[in-house]
This record gives sequence, structure tokens and C-alpha cells, in this order.
Amino acid sequence: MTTIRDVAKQAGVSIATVSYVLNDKRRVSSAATQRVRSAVKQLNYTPNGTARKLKRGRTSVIGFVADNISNRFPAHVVHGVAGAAAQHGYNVLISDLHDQPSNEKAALDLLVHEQVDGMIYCGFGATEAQLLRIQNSGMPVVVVDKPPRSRRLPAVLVDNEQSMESLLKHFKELGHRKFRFISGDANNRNTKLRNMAFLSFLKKHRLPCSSTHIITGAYSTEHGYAAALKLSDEKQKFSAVLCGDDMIAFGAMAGFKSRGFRIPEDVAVAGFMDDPLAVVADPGLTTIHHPMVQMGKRAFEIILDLLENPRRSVPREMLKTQLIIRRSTDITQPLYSKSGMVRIS
Amino acid sequence: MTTIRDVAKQAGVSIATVSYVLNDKRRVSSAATQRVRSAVKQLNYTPNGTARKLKRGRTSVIGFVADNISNRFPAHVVHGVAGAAAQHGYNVLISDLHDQPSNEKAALDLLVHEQVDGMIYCGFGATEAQLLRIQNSGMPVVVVDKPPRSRRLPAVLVDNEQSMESLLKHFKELGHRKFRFISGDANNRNTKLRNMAFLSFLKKHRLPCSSTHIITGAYSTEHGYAAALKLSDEKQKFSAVLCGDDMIAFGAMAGFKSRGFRIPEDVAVAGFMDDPLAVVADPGLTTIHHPMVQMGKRAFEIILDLLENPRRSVPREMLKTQLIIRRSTDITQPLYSKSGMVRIS
DNA sequence: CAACTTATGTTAAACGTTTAACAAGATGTG
DNA sequence: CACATCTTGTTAAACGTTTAACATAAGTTG
Repeated sequence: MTTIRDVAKQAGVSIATVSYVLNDKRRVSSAATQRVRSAVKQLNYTPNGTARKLKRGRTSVIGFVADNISNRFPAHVVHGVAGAAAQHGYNVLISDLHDQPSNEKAALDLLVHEQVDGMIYCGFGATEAQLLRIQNSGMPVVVVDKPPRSRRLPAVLVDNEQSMESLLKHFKELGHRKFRFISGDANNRNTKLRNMAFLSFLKKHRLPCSSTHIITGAYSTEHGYAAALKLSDEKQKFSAVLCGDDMIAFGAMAGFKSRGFRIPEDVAVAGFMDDPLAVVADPGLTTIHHPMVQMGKRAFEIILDLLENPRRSVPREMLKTQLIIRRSTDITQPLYSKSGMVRIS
Repeated sequence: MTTIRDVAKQAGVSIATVSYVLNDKRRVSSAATQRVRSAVKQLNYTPNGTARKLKRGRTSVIGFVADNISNRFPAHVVHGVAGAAAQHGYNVLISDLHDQPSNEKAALDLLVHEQVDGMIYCGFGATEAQLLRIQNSGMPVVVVDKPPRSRRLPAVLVDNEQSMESLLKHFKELGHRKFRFISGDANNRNTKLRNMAFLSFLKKHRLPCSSTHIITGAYSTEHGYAAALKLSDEKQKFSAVLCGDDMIAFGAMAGFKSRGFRIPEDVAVAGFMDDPLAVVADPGLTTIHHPMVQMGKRAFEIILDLLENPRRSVPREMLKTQLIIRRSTDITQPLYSKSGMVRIS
């Protein structure tokens, strides 16, 4: 490995001069600059990032924790994070929990160990105490998507109320009155909020409403499929089915179709998230678009801000979602449309 | 920040002793060990990873480069990489090119700068010279999925020949004779290999064969959709359509359906990759399962091996793919089946 | 009991940077 | 021309670890 010392020797200057040239922190005569530059090129020198980090006391690395990085949501969030990070000269270290909440403690410790400058958390949301501890030790933390209980944790969230409301309003305008909600993992905080929003909307508009109309399970196609079969067998009628996310909705559509239901004629189905494949589903899936990439970007920007102005009120951001109407609820929509295809960044 | 010095003072020993206790590199009396341990706990000390890295000369970090981390393929690969890495005490730094090949040089430089111990490349595959340069500088590099031109680059690949062959054999057994191939990005090396495999199979079995039966474009639902419309308008008949990946296939199915084609009765469609949603597509998509997570895992293991035995023959691994038969080609398959749902890890 | 060996602890030199503090020649000013 | 001020370069002290080399007390052995 070639070091700054080798460059200095080759250029016939001191290591300080080399450093000054490389970081242009101070004026250096053009003669010396020249010599350093050419020595750098000749020796193919690149500064040792680790030494630099140690001296500077910052790593310019931020950690990203995901429950499972291969899932749609965290994959898009990290895409946004990485983009913003690169723009500001930061790197992103990922920590994938592989769907095991029990991995969380070790994963967080590892990131702290690694001295990341900040941390974006997109995991299960079970260990707020840990996050608070880390935050108190001076490392900025931002939670993405999972509304934290603690008011002290910064977060980037989507507005579940607004989302549920615009979706149900859409259904209501189409004349639906009997709803079912195939919801996700009961332990997830978002699940609870959506369930509540679902019920409170129905109550507010004096529509048939019962918590038995919510089927919790998991955010998976399997759950959607199984729940759809279960609903198909019920005697009670319903005409509209909301799903906790698009995975559930895809499974549910498969389930309903396998029982001979036509969508949306016999049952209207809607999702949550706007998966890139929602537009090519058959029929195209009406859903709530979540600005996933944007969420990642904002999360990073908040970290950056926190790094610069350490004491601030706890930043909380609630990003707007958008109702995307496709054929799974609205028969007047084409099977597939170029316009429906345009994804909102 | 509390350092090893603080711990030493608190425990009344030298910093060397603290270090020995923490890494148990040498026997330390139980009395001293006790005192150090309790001091560590009291001060809530965690060693500075950066300093450790500098001293040790290794970072225990490997870099992962992806063209776009939010895409299905790299997201799953990185999931595999992260899992294997965690098991061996390594961290993963991601570098997302955001679909811009022009970002590649800067991204690679950044990773080198960061002194990662090795690099897994899952990008466009356009800059082999760069990769070779990095490799020659002593940093292990493994390319995933994009067959490198250079015989000097280690790689983890899937067998395009075998994949294409098993798919076409399946079609042939079903009685198909007239094929079309909606292929992907023409600049992609895999595209070329698959196109060739497609043609050579047809030639070998004396089936109608022409390079005009291949429609290249991009690995996107949009391309699949547009190509399907184009094919629908052709006068020449065909009964089977292969797609360069599942995204294309999803788009193509939407396209064919919008023109009134029934799948698989009027046209059989198959994909490549086995997207988690292939099973809930309507109809379920026959496809070639790529062991994405496994590929990531192997890539990491190769890096590790290369790190330990620096001089070895260039490791190349060709992973087996598996034909997953669903209803989009085989009408006897159920619309959706639990068994079809089981994903191969 | 002198001479080894063993056990356990300490000192100090790295690792490769950054940067404050200093030095000394060149330039400007009254 | 004496003195202050710039310019440009150097020296050396960090940053927080690891670890070879040394020191010393205790135990072992012929």
C-alpha cells in the first residue's frame, strides 16, 4: 500500500504539504502542487480512508437497518437513502435483520461499533429503548415508516389516516357500503393505526362496521390468498376489500379469482404502497402510492441536519400519499394504461 | 466518547491490559480481568472500530455495487451477501449507481477509497478494465450475474444455456413450434447469451428460427407491454413467447390480454428469474428460477476465500437454475397453488 | 540458592492521516 | 533600512487502537 509518506518522498516535500494539496486546506505554491500531483498519479496513490476517519472523528458512513432488505419497501427506501448520501459524500452501511427481530440488538451494536455517523431504522420497530439509548449517546437516529411510540425519536412517516380516508372515500363514491380489510401483521404499529383508521372512517360515515371485518395476519401474498378464500366462504356479503399492502392485495386477487369472483364487478380490491407491479396486475391494482424513495431521501437529509444542528426539536415528517385509481376498483379504467403506468417518484 | 484510556484508568491498569482482556489475545489475571470488565460496563465503553481497522489493516467491510438497488435482482443478491457477511463478522457497504453507468467510475473509486476488503459487483458490466485494475491492486472482486469478458475476473453466474434449453424443451414438449423472444437490453451481456441460446436451440431442433423473432429493448414491464402489442399486430403466427425476465413477462401478459389473447390457450408466456410475484400473476408465470440469494451468498464466500488464499485460479461459479412450471404455459396447472407458491431459496 | 522458567503487567512504537504551531525567506511600508 | 506582514514550507502531536518487547515478581529445579 502506498502512503502519504511515499508521495511526500517522491515529490520531495513533507507529508503536510501533500495533505494540504490533497484537501486544499491551505495555499501551496504551484511548483509544489505540481510535484505532488504528479507523484500521486505516478504512485497511483489514494488516501487511506480509515486513517482519515480516525483523525477526523467522523466516518461519513450512515447505517441502514432493514427487517429484510430484499423486500420492496426497504429496498426502495435504501435506494433513496443511497442517492441522497452519495450526493453528500456519505456511504451507506446496511444491516439486514433477515426477518429475525432477535437479530436487532446485535445489528444495532454492530453499527454503533462501526462508528457510523447516523442511523436510519427501517426494521420491526420493537426496540425503541435501544434506539433511544443510541440516540442519547449522540448518534442521530431516524425511524422510517414505523411510527415510534416515543415522542423523542425522529421519524419519516406516511399519513395512515389520510391514506385510509382517501381510499375509503373513493370506495364510498363508487357506492360501496360493505367493507372488509385484509390487514397485516398484528404486532406492527402501522397495522394498528390502519385498522383504527378503517374502523373510525366507517363509524364516522355510519357504514356497517365491526372489528370482525378485519383479518390480520401478515404482509404476504399467502395471507392475502388465504384471507380471500376465507371471505369467499362467508355468508355475509361485502363488495369492497382493502388490503394492508400490495402483497396482500395480489394474493387476495388470486384468491378471489380462484373462487370465480370477478374484480371489480363482484368484489373491488385495493392495496397499499404501489408496488411497481401493481400496474400490470390483472386487473391493475388501485392502491395508495407511498413515496418510498422520497422517504429514504428525507430520512438521510434529517440525519444530515441533525448532525449539523445537534439540538433541535425532534423532527417528524409525515409524507403525503397519493391514491392511484386502477381497474381493480373502477371498471371504467382501462385494463392497462400508459398513464396508469407512470410512477410517481 | 470514552476510550480505552478511560477504561484503563478506571480499572487501574494499562491500556494494553484492557486491550488484551477485550480481545483475549493473552492471559490476564482474573482480578484484572474483573476490574476491566466492570469498568467497561460502567463506562459503557465500545472500542472505536475505526482505530481498530487502521491498526489491523483490514476493515471487515465489503462493497456491493448495484445498478439500482431497488430492483428485484440486486435487492435479493445483497440480501444473500449481507447474510453471509454477518455470519463472518463482515459489514456491507452499498454503492447504488441509480441506473447511470456514468456513475460507475466514481462509485468504484469511492469503495477503493473506503478501503473495503473486497468488492461484489452487480452493475452494468461495462467497466471491466476498472474492475481488473482494482483487482490487480490486491482487492478481491467478484462479478455477479453479468458474465465478464475477461477470464481473469471471478464470477458467480447462472447457466443461460441450461435455462434457455429447459424452458424451450418444456415448450416443445407442449407442442409449440413457433417462438418469439421478448428480450432485454441489447447492451447487456446476458441478453446476448440468451439470444444466442434461443436461436441455437431452435436451429438444433430444426424449428422455425430467425433473429427477427427476437425483440430487444429493456428489462422493464413497459418494454414487455409494447412488444406484446407489436407481436399481436403481426401477421405471422406464433404460439409461445419467452421473455428476458419476469418484468418483461408481466408487461407482455398485460399486453396480450389487452388484445384479447388468452394465456396460455392463445399464447403461452414464460419469464426468467422467478419474481416473488410470479406465483400470483394471472395466470401464474412459468419461469426460470434464479437462486438470487444463493448467488449473493456464494459471491461473499468467494471473496472470503480469495482474502485467505490470495493466489488461486480465478473462481467461476455457474449456479443451476430451475424451471418452475405454472399456468402461463401449462393449462393443467391450477390458477394458483400452494405448491407453486413454495419458493426455492 | 543460583539460575531458569512462568505468569502477568507495562511501555512504547506503530497504523496513515490532519492540523496547530513554528520557521524562515520574500515582500511591503513608513 | 528596520520592522511588520505574507507566503510557503516543515515539524510534531494528535486520533484510538494493537502488539512486540521489555520488566518484575513468583514459582521451579538441580
